[in-house]
Amino acid sequence: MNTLTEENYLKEIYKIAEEGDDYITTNDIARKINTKAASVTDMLRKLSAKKLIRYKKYYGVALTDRGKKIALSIIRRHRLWEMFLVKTLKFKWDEVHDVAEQLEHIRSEKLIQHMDEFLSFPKFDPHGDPIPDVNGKINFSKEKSIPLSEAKHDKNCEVTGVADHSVAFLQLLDKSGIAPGCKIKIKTMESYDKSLSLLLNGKKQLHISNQIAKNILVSNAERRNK
Amino acid sequence: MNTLTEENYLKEIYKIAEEGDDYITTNDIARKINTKAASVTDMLRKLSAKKLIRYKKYYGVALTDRGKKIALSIIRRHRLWEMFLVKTLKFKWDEVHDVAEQLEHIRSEKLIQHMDEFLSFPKFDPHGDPIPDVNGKINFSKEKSIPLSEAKHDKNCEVTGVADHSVAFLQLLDKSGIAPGCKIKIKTMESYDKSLSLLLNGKKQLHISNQIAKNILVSNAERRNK
DNA sequence: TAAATAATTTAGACTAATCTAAATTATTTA
DNA sequence: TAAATAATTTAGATTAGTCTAAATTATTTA
Repeated sequence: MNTLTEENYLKEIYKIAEEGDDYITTNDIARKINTKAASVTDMLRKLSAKKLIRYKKYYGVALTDRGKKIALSIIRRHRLWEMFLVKTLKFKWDEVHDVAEQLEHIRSEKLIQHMDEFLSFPKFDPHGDPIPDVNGKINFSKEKSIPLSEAKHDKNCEVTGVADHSVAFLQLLDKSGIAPGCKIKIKTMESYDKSLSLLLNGKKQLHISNQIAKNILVSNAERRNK
Repeated sequence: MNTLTEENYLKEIYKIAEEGDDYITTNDIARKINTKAASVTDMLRKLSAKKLIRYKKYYGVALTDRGKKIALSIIRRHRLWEMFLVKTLKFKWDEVHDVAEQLEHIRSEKLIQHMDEFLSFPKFDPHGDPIPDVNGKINFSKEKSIPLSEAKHDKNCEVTGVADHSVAFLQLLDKSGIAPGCKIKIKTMESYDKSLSLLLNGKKQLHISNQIAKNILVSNAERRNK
């Protein structure tokens, strides 16, 4: 059985690894966990002793299969709770993170199983991120999604998720009416700043900056030629 | 802000006080929290410094108003979660305690507010215990309930709750089909061991020991003459 | 490639919560 | 009411997680 803190470390290590880095540094983790490098080192030695990570001093860290499985089960719990908060308790998608961060550590297999069933086995959370199954497998990924900033013009595409999960960004999208499931068609692009004029769900006119477009992920969209 | 452990102490002190003891001893608490008396003493000094309890060495302990308010908010959270687990996630009433024990410490006003609303503001939890309102007030108590063992014969009464919350007892009731809301009529009492023959919901014949009857609480029942 | 800088680890300390064993206080009982 | 017993508190230690400051290792740059 792992402590709440150990669970958080495993989860964050997984998430950093997911961003592409093949070896993960002490400082990366310290930044994510919001703690000091020295504390991270201590925890890495502990997780290593438990064989949940492979750790080489001064070099870096990677999850073992056991560690990865635990990380995925925490992410599963987190994303199911987010889904519950948004769908059942009518939270807005920018309000769920901190609560889900607490709820993900509740220990009860049955709770998560029943929750999954109650929510009709959702495949994605409110931000469009895939929910791992009971075995920790991610069956539907955002792989085929691309940033809206790179999508072809004059062709409808569907919002599948976001690349930035910050409250500020989510609130902005919420205000504009953009959420996973929405249909977007790019009308024009201002070549000077790469900002986009859009049609949202076939009716609403919108203009968004390139920075925003880069953080909206869409599918059913061909990549525009460079 | 109080730690999870502090919350548990406050909650247990409240529950012991509720059982009628006007002053609460270190050993009472140690038994409830499942810890050693020395640890309790440490915590009492801490809670006293925070003015959440009144504590006199070698004498005993009582909650202050602030302490009581916190205890009641934890009990509110616990009972709302139990309700959610039973009503929404289809847990049996003997399965909810341990999970609710964890969930009660999740910090989010909004979560509890929305949960309360989602459950249509229940007044009682699945065991028939009253759920304190947002202000920590208990509006409907089990005051008028009496043990089934003391109820008048040949007169329908309604199960309002239980006096024993142990898993064993709840499972036994579940097996017999007894739950809050059931109608019970006492047919006969075996004078030798005070066991009772009952009619459950007007149809099912049952025979239960005095020990069981003492732990089933019922209302709309006159007390039998001694 | 050697010096400067950055990243990481170690050493030692702190807090919260717990424990055991010893000391103290309260209560019971003979 | 004095001795015996029970309850409680104190003293001192332990564990998990964290921290700062110093030492060590890696990387960059001149």
